[in-house]
Amino acid sequence: MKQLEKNYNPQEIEGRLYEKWLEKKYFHAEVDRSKKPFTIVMPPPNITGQLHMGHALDNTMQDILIRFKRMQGYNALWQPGTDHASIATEVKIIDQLKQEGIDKEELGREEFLKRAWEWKREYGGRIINQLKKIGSSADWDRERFTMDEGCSEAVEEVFIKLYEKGLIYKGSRIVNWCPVCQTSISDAEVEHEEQAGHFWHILYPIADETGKTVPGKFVEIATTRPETMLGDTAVAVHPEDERYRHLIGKQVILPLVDKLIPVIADSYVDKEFGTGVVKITPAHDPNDFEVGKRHHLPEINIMNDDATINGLGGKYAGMERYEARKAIVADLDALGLLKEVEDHSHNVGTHDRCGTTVEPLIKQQWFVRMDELIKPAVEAVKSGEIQLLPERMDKIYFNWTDNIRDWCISRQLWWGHRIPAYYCEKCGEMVVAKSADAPTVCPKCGHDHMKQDEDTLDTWFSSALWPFSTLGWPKQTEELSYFYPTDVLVTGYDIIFFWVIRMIFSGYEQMGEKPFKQVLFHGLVRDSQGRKMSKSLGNGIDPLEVIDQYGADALRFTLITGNAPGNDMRFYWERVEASRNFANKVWNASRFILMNMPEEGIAADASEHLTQADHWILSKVNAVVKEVTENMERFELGIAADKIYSFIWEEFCDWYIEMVKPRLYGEDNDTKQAALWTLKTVLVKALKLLHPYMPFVTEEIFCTLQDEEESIMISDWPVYDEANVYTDEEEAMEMMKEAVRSIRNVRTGMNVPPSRKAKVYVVAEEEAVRQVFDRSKVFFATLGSASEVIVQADKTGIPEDAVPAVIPQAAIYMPFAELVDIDKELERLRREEVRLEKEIARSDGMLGNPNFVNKAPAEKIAAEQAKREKYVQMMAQVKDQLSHLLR
RNA sequence: GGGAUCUUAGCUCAGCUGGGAGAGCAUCUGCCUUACAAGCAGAGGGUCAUAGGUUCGAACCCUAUAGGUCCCACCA
Repeated sequence: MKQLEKNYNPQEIEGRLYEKWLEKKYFHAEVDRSKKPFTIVMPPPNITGQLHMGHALDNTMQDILIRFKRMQGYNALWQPGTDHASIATEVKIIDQLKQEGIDKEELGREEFLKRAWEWKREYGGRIINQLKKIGSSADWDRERFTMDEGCSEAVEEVFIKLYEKGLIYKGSRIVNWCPVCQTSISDAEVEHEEQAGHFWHILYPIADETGKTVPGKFVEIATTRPETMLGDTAVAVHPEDERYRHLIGKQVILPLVDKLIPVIADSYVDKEFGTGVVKITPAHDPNDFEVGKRHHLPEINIMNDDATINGLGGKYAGMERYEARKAIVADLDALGLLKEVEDHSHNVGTHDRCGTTVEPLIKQQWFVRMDELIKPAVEAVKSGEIQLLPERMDKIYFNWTDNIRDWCISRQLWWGHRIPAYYCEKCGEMVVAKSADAPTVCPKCGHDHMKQDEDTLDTWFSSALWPFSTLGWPKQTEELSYFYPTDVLVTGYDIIFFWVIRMIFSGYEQMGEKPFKQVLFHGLVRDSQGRKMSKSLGNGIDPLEVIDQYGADALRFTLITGNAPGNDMRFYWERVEASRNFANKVWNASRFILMNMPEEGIAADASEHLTQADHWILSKVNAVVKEVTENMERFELGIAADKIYSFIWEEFCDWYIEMVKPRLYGEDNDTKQAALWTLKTVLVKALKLLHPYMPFVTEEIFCTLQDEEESIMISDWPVYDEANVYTDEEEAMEMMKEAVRSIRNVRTGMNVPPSRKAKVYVVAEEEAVRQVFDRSKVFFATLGSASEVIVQADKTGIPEDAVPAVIPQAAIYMPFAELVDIDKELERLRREEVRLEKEIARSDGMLGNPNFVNKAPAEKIAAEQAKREKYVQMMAQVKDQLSHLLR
């Protein structure tokens, strides 16, 4: 018989077992039509990424599900890969170049991309290796990359299809511009943050018909961004605002610029807010842009791409935007046109990646038209075709889809999928085509210089295709038809807009079918104070460090327990320690069982000699199998884990193993065999249930325990079996546990050390109860620190001074009154008396309430009556004992 | 401005469709009982945020209030 090491040492076993799994190709799934598929696509981590707690949680959940389904007999595919992460990577490369004193533009696009690919080769696999550390059983043979050949082909295919359907268009629109990253970004990438600012009240002089100022006549405008006035092309009031009605159609003079601009009426203006007059800057504000379109106003872009004022800004040209703001305010003040400066806090859009305040700018960009595309995605969630879990995510989802705007997909970056549009350098004709069919000659004018669009696509454009591009689309592969749609997507709620929604509409548009059936959202892992883990705060905890110290199993278990689905959780080292202790417990319990296994092994079937304790634990584990399976099927991973934990630790270790020890050490081989058989049977089931959560310890133990099976991860998931339901034995053992507890209670109450054994008398009128005690004598004495157990129908022969313990079915006496503190025992009994009185009163209250008796379900009433009866019985015993002691 | 979510033991959190408040950690008391001191056996500790309502019965459902967290949003 192989044995386990004395000490549980996760560091030693984890690497070794993972290697074995890889070698045996257990993670690999092939199309096999005889089996049902179960598929999860892994959210592709960025190649720039380092494993953080979010990844650890995300991947642990997926691994649990995939291991569970694999054991259930599904053909389980966990499809992994990485994301090229355009901005993040590009920034990294630029930094790297900077350190070498190289400028990106000077280096040129081609060389830059070479560097990026090099970088990818060098570091792109790092996070994958880290994912392996936590035990992820993804099919690494199928690892993909958003910019690999197939995924790139998918991107072009989708782009062209959408373009041809008119769903992708190029247009001059106001976009969110990041002046630091020098690229446009989508709405989803803008984070709004409340900032303290000012409201500058500026006076715009009113002009008469000849365009001259009228002395003393002004309109007062309140703005938070005075610098944009350089690009004002109108002033707007509400059409029904009596105060300003007379101004509509007139002109005002734009200060500093000295230009006449019209006063227009537009219901966009809120009469109540500010002064009721709004300056309109179509080129630098999305609302003003709309107003400008309605009124055919000119759009004057006054900024360069780095947010400095451009040549149209007159004397302010070249100034950085905030510098210009200061100068403009000062100049207005000098002219007497600054009426007031008010404190004002408002929301500013910032780039989620770098925190820079976003500058709305008009740019030629590519957009995906969303209004039609989004429809099936909305319908899918509405009808339940796709289920979001927890359910409340629906609202967040609909909030976004209901207010959806066209998706700006072009980025002024080099690292990414280049937009497959080509322009004739002579006539400007545009051709959209796959790179394989890139036009060399202009179809319109025949000129032979065609230039590809400089922009690349939003990173999320390729991730949106991930569920099918990874399975081979646009090729109609076997994989695609077999594994698609995937089953469940596991991801954080923070990327619902970026990713989840986009995968859903892309799935319907390209595949005509949903990309997954369910989406399981999890929350964020925060630090122990509830703060987001972040680099800048330095409060991040490295999962790899946790694994080094406590093992991957402990980390996994920690991340999955003590938290409701979709909620954020706090990370505590204490909890990891507790999880490690659990792994250690499992280890030691298994070690104990192995130590007792005879060299020649045990009988294959010991059912003939099973005791009621054996039946009890078999019945228990059977029930746990049922519950855990059900919980896991509902994705209640934390609840399932709790159940496995308490079953193993409390029922199996603290009770069953202790019950069985006398038999293991005894002479009777039959009962010993039965005990060993039960121990092994129950342990194996429990290990299987635990395996998805703690893959490493369970595997190590499983392989040691039974040489014939090669891995627990490909063993069969335990199945609930009616034949293993032993209701009577369960009841009997519950009674025995209560009896043991009551004895222990009395003993600790009287400070009796466990080493001091005492005789135990059990008095029960019922024959059946006596039989249970008789049959349980083997362990009852051990657990109750008894020197001898005597079961009888009455109190004959029990010493006068025996101390009683109480359970509903029997009275228990221990004759060692001379050793104990009678006062303490009296006190305990009186407390018990009070407690029982309360319970009986509570029952009487309920049962005496005609409303309850008439309206509550019959079973509830019966249950209540049974409880009352039990308490009354116990009360009688307590009273009896009290009078006995007091005599 | 709209919405979500939370408020339960000293701490962190569970508590599924409403039927007697749970876990882990921490605390206290005993135990080195030959699997485990990373352990064993016990104990204490909660007007389930507040106020109403529905119900025979509410931590759970409804309404309001207070506080916290988060998301969304074109009041310049």
